[in-house]
Amino acid sequence: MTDRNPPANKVLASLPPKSYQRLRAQLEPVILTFGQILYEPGETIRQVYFPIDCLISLLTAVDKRRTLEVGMVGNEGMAGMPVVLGIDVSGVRALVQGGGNALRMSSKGFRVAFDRDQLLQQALFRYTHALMAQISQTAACNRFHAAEARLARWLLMTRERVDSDEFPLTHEFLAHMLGLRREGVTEAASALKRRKLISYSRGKIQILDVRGLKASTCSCYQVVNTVYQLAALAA
Amino acid sequence: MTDRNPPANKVLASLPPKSYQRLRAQLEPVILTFGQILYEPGETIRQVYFPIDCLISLLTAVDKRRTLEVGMVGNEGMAGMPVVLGIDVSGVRALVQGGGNALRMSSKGFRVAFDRDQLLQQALFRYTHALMAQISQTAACNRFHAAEARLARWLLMTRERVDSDEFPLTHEFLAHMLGLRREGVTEAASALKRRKLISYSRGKIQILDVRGLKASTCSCYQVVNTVYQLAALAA
DNA sequence: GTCAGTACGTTCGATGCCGTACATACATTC
DNA sequence: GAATGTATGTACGGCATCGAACGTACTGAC
Repeated sequence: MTDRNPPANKVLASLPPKSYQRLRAQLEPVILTFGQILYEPGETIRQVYFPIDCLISLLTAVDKRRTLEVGMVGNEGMAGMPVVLGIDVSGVRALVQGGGNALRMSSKGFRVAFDRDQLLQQALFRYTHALMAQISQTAACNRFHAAEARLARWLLMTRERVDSDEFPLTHEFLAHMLGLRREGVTEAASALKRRKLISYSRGKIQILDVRGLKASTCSCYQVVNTVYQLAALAA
Repeated sequence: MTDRNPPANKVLASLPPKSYQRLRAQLEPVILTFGQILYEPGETIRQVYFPIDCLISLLTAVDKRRTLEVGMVGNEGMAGMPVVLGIDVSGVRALVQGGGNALRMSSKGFRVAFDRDQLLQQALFRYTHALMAQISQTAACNRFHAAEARLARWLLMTRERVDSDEFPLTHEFLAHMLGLRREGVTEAASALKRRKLISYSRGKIQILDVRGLKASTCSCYQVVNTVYQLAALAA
């Protein structure tokens, strides 16, 4: 990726050239690896991340065993939102759910650039709103909808963000995202597999039938999609 | 309430006098009544509200019948957060859950004052972060914890915000907040009643034993409380 | 080629909540 | 004070998910 290319992160891409130029010098390309934890609740946020082809999960834990993904950050957004709001402590765990490239920047440097640039502020406040809407909708979804529909939604959302039909994921890992037991994921996943919507084996999941998956999911998938379309951050 | 008294809304109270003075002229005292809907998803936000002794619920619906409260706004906050983020459309339904006084201001007037005043921005961004943390934690809570614990949490949170041990609420209404059936609320509530933690009759609920309720709830109650304490917006 | 580790499959009883239906009791209106 | 509406109580079968236990199968290390 040369500097001449538009950045593959949609927040950065939405910036006018001048705004982006000011950030560029401080943006450091990094490779995030699966399982990496960027923030823990209560921890200081020293860096913010703009995903390019990686995927970051925002998790809330209620105890040592049970966690739930409350938000998903791909190349449509940024990880480290509290910094945008002038807070330097994370409220959630941020876990690299799909490895890949991102652009990283120190929180301090980001704050300086952010305070100076109204268009950057606008872009990120817009994203903050979309993220809040996403969190709210998935909260309701996780309360009301069955495991299978939620799994389908999650796979579709992930697919759009990593821009690939195949990604490495174990049932165990999915259980932590969806707030289920591992066995519950196995049941839901094998139901989707039986209907030839997905296939998987030992930690690799492949999406076979996007339309079929969309038919199996709940309306929450489309609601969240619309939110990002309105924020002009959709695929 | 005279103008000389400090405003009973904690966001406004946290402002330095100068910042508050600039808003004061445009803040109009209003009485919000139970059941009033301030915003619907997709609707333009024409006014923002600073609760004084009323309580506003932020709801997400998955269909016509089922809704879930994702956030609660009392005198520690403001309703109409998207305006803070430069968005004029609501993502959630905002419902007056406890009638009472609030200060109201037009979104336009608020934006003008907001853009000019960095301290006002700081205060509201801080609140935005706290609200996001609240939403995330209750999302996990609603997924994992039993109805009775969630009801106890909800009653305690409401109590703090309306600053009273008694408030008007039907089981039917609570069901929409907690994402349960009305009968499910009746069961959970009668269990708490049996243990003499609350009493209720025909739409009036009274909290009898705060400590007992705290013992019956999950850790999520304390987690959310801490969030607001850190944001310096706690009781 | 054996072994240990990891990922997935399956079962089974328990449980919490759902959907539905109906009963009771207080409150308001006339 | 009869009638109607609203709030709460109760009951029951059904279902999704849980917790726990155990089985199977693929994989990589030695």
